[in-house]
Amino acid sequence: MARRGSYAKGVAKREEILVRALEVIAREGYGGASVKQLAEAVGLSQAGLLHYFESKEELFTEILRKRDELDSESSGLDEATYSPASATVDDVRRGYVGVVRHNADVPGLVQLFARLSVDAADTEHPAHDFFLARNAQLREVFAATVSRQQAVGAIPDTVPPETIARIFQAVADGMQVQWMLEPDVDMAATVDALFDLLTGARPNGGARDGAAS
Amino acid sequence: MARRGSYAKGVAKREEILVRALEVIAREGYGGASVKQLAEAVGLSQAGLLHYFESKEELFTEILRKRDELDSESSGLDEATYSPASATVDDVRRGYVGVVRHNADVPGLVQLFARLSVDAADTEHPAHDFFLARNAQLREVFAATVSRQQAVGAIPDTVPPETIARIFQAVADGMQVQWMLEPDVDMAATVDALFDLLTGARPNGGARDGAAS
DNA sequence: GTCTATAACGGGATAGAC
DNA sequence: GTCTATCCCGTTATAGAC
Repeated sequence: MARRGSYAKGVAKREEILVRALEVIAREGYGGASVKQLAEAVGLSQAGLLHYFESKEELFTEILRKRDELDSESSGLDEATYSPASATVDDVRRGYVGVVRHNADVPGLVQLFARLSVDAADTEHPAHDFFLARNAQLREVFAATVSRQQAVGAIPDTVPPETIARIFQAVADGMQVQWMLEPDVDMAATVDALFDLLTGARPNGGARDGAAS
Repeated sequence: MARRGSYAKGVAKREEILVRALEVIAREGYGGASVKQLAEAVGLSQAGLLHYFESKEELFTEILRKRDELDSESSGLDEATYSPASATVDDVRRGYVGVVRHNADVPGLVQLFARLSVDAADTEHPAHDFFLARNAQLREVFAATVSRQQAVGAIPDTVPPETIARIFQAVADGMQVQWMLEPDVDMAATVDALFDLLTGARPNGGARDGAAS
């Protein structure tokens, strides 16, 4: 892909910037930060940072994209290995709840995500297509497993898998908003409870979190 | 409450401004509008508008507050009459789904609401307490009905009513985000489907919306 | 490749005329 | 009570030195 050394170096630097930005935002939070603030936190001047990105909006979009990239690497699952046909409801539950629980450790990223989610409603926003694709992809794998589990009778089939996927996505997003407003709220436990409602039962021997409210 | 004529007039004008602002935003949308834009849409200069409000943030917070006020009036229910002890699951379902469906008619307000929801995570934001109180109150009446219906066996009691209320609030908020991104999504139908999951059955003879996805 | 400097802009808030 | 005018600030984006 990268044909010239200088170009490849630029790309590498770009990646490095994104990783650093992720660390900073996760650790120190994101309060509608300006490019300048982020630049300094990352060890560059404002102009130096924008040298690598078209605009502020594109910069922050790329940060979220990089987050996804790192998350899917660290969890050791890419699209090929994720959600095998043998996945049970409990497998999906563990994965989904785990992701949500992890989010509580990176408040700044959650805030950036939430902010960009609403800004990206504008079709012209650089993150618009990113969110469309990301959401669709997440719902897709989720719905696929739900569908198989419905066929097996582990989940009621009164609601189509795609709709169930939308509901879970909405709960994940919506709980983030509640949690930003009230940090004591247990996002993961609440999502876990939704699985209870879905299956009509507790997970097999799964340890329970504390109360959700 | 209002003791002097001039003061009462100021308050009246303030109300009038808020109502006008609501109409404009509901009709023409809200694209992160500036005070100036809103002022002109409302027939005042920027300074003239700010004469009635402490700041931009307070202004937009009051707009949402007024929205709630008008909505609860127009639906003819205040806290005293709402959610009587005799309310069935279907009553709550109809009300809740109706509210969500109504939101699809006022995209600008949904966007303003979503935007302020994330800004209000900051404890210093004027809307912070507003959202805390509003959310708590909505969940409270919802949870009360859920609790009664659990006692009657109409709803599984494996999940505490407060948690169920949080889930429904999260879905309502989260579906707004999905809908802003993809206006073809049917928010109301999806929430309706969640009621299906909750009750494990279709509403009694209730007409169904189209597919949720 | 990265910086300093600055342009170009728009925002919210305020002073003061009327 | 409402307007015009303006201030002052922070922002993003760009130009140009090094």
